[in-house]
Amino acid sequence: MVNEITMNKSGDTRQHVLDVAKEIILGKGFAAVGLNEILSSAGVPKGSFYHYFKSKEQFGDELIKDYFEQYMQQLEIALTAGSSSNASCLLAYFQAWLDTQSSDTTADKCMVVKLSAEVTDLSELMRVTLKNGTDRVIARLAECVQAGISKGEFPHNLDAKSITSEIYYMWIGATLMTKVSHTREPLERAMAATKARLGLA
Amino acid sequence: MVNEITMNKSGDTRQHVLDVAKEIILGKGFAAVGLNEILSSAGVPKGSFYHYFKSKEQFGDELIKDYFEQYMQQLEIALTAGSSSNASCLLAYFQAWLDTQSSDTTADKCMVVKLSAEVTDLSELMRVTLKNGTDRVIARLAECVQAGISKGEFPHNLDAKSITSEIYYMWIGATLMTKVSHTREPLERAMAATKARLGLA
DNA sequence: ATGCTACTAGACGACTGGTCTAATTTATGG
DNA sequence: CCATAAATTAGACCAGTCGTCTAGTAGCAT
Repeated sequence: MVNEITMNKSGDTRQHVLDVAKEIILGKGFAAVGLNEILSSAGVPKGSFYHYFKSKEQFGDELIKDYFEQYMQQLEIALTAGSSSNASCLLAYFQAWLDTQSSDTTADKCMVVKLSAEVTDLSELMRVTLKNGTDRVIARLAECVQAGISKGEFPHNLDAKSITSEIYYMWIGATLMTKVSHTREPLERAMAATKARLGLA
Repeated sequence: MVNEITMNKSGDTRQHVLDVAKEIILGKGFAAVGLNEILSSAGVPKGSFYHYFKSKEQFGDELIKDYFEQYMQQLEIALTAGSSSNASCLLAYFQAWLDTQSSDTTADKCMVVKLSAEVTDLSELMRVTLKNGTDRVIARLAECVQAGISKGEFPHNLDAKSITSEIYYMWIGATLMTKVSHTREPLERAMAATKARLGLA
């Protein structure tokens, strides 16, 4: 059961547990997954868990923090791609979103969509971490939109923060509906609407 | 602990359990709530549960069905309000959404937002029920939008199904973000965007 | 080698989970 | 008013939960 890819020799057990847990929890949720499943799947004894983490809650919190750290890195790369325009960076980002979230592999699923509703009423700690993460994502996207507006890639009368938030909410909702419907349709509608809203239709 | 309001003399224990469970599950989620909590809170012995329901999964399925049944009734009323225009019906509906979902009471929270992500990967039965429900809601809203377009209340170049879906996804996402942020802001943005999209700004 | 810290091992406790069978209560009909 | 059938309940069941705790191992500094 040991995941050999993420298990490196330096014995970074802590990170390994986080990596394995992310996969499982993205599939089944937080409350529905027991420590035993995570740990046996990671090949790590239970005793170690409470050496690295204070509780399941604090562990979940670190899981979310870790997720956003990786996410922000990828986002930064996507929005700074070569000499591309802001518009094409943004469209590529959403196209990647569409592709990953409509595939049926568990990997790279959206943690915001999967955990927000469940965790928000369960743990104040995790809720705030989720809030900080989504705030950062929206802010970074809005930055890109603002740059695009300034360069004339998008209509000049748009308010970057507003339009970005609205679009982000729509994508979150569409992702949820794609999970429910097992169809790409919601995400494809979101894509079309995004282009229209940004004046790229 | 017995809920006296929904507990009627005719001994409709089954419906009573559903009503009590709805409240609790809307707060804590599906997996995180045990039968014990629901049943003791409803004043119904544990042994009775499997007399009325086949399993927890089938019970959850009925819970969702029941929810949409009530929801569609209310929606029908809201969209057929007196001699109001389609536009004002729609805006009133979304205003009510904003109000209920930004309040901090557990009652009348959105089951689609709360359960979709969790339940979709847990039970195929519940997933399909959720899909059918949301399809019905969107279809009914689109009907109202189409009527409004025909009457010239909304821009004539809009596609009813598309615009309705996009707006619905945005509201679902905004509701989730309001849960996470503990702020009305996302829902207020959704409201402003809805008006703009329907040409009511 | 000794001492000290970091980490692993996994049994254990106290409890909760959903499920099921056997018993009891309630209703029905003769 | 009792016999039989149906509706309802009590509680056992065991697998699973999180978290604790005691031992033991490994590695490294002095």
